[in-house]
Amino acid sequence: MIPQAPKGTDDILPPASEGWRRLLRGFEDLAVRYGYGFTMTPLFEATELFSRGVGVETEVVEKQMYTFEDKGGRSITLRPEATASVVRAYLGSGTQGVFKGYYAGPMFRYEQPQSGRRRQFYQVGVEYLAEPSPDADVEVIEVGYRLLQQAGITEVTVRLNSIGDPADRAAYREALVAFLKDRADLLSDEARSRMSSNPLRVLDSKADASVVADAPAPLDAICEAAAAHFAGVVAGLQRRGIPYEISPRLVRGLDYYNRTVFEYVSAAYTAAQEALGGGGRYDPLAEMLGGPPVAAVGLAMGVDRIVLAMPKFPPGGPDVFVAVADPARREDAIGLVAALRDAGLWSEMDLGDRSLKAQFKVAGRRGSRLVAVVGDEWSEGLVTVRRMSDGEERPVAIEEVASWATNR
RNA sequence: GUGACCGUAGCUCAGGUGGUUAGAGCGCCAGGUUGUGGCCCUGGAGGUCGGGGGUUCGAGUCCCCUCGGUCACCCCA
Repeated sequence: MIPQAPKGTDDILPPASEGWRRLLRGFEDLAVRYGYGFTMTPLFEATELFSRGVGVETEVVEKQMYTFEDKGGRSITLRPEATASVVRAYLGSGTQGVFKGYYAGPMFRYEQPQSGRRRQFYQVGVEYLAEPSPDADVEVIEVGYRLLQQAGITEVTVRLNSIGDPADRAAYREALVAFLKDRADLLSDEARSRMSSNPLRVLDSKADASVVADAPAPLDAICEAAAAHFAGVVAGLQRRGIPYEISPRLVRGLDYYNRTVFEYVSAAYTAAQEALGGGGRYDPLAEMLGGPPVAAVGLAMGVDRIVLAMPKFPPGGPDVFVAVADPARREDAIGLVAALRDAGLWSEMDLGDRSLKAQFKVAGRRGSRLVAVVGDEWSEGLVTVRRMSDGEERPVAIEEVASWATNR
């Protein structure tokens, strides 16, 4: 039997990979224009980074990590997300002050695969470090919004909430636990067990939605400073014309968040895993990792989901397909293809020994715009060029094929 | 981790109650056209019926296990 790709992983091949290519390219251009620098961190990290940074009580750390021991006896984990790594790298690099970085790459989470949820999945994201201004939150949210726009995804809205500062969360947590305790018999088993470990998570549980509907909201319990920050974010989004809706029940599954949390949804994408991206402010993270306090805000976009939601792109084709009419001219044809490529054109030929007819079939299937036939007329310095859309043909001087093709 | 459905050629699928050499369409390759695609015609290649075990004289078809897929829960990008 041929080995299969591991469960929950995907091979991304052409022509389907075209959407991925465009999205990744578009993201790089976008991030660079907003001033974020290319950032790469390891795909695997010491397990401790995630247990401390992401939080031991979170689902991600509790049961979704790919963790193994390496040959040196170290506990290693394939990264389930990139933010902790970027902050670790920042703290360890001696970098001072503001840092803006973007990243793109695969993440790993041991989960049951379904639509929009894979064991290896791709994220692109930005992190804006050492900038406490709510305008940094706004800029980060804007980057994600623009990415979705330029990917052709319509009806995008930003769901927005504030979960306050750590002290607010502690107080709120008590109030929420009290509320949940009164209704414990109505809750699902998971919700009950989560009451002690991570009660905020009960808020966005689908099974407990009706019970939680009139629970106190984090937004009502935040301190003055956090409320002012939130107001600043809202005002900024309005100024930037980014559509948002305040979602009092929105919380994030990772422990490091404070204040602003957000996610992107689109009416054009309606799988159960509906968030196309998400993020928030995570001022506590640097200290959780043992560093000095560093204000921070960032986002991660789910590339797999975005590609699912994107319009499909018709595959492109070669500008000039070179066909060999006389096998003795094969080397000349190879030379012509190389010359066309040097001239910046997409040029191909069939390297097998197929008949001219078969070569035309291949050319047609590949979506070639023009086919240049290398045959007897080569000795007169000519090739026959056929326009595939209407079949019109004409002789063209060999050295003029490139310029001729560029203008047609 | 839980549940439902599913797994036959490269792709989409047929294969009543188990019974001779497992089929179709599309795709692929070649030819019909001695230098030409998209339409048409002819021919061809291609399958350990996801894998393993069991029941049976006989299993693609029944049973068990396993791997994988899809969707949902959970959770998240």
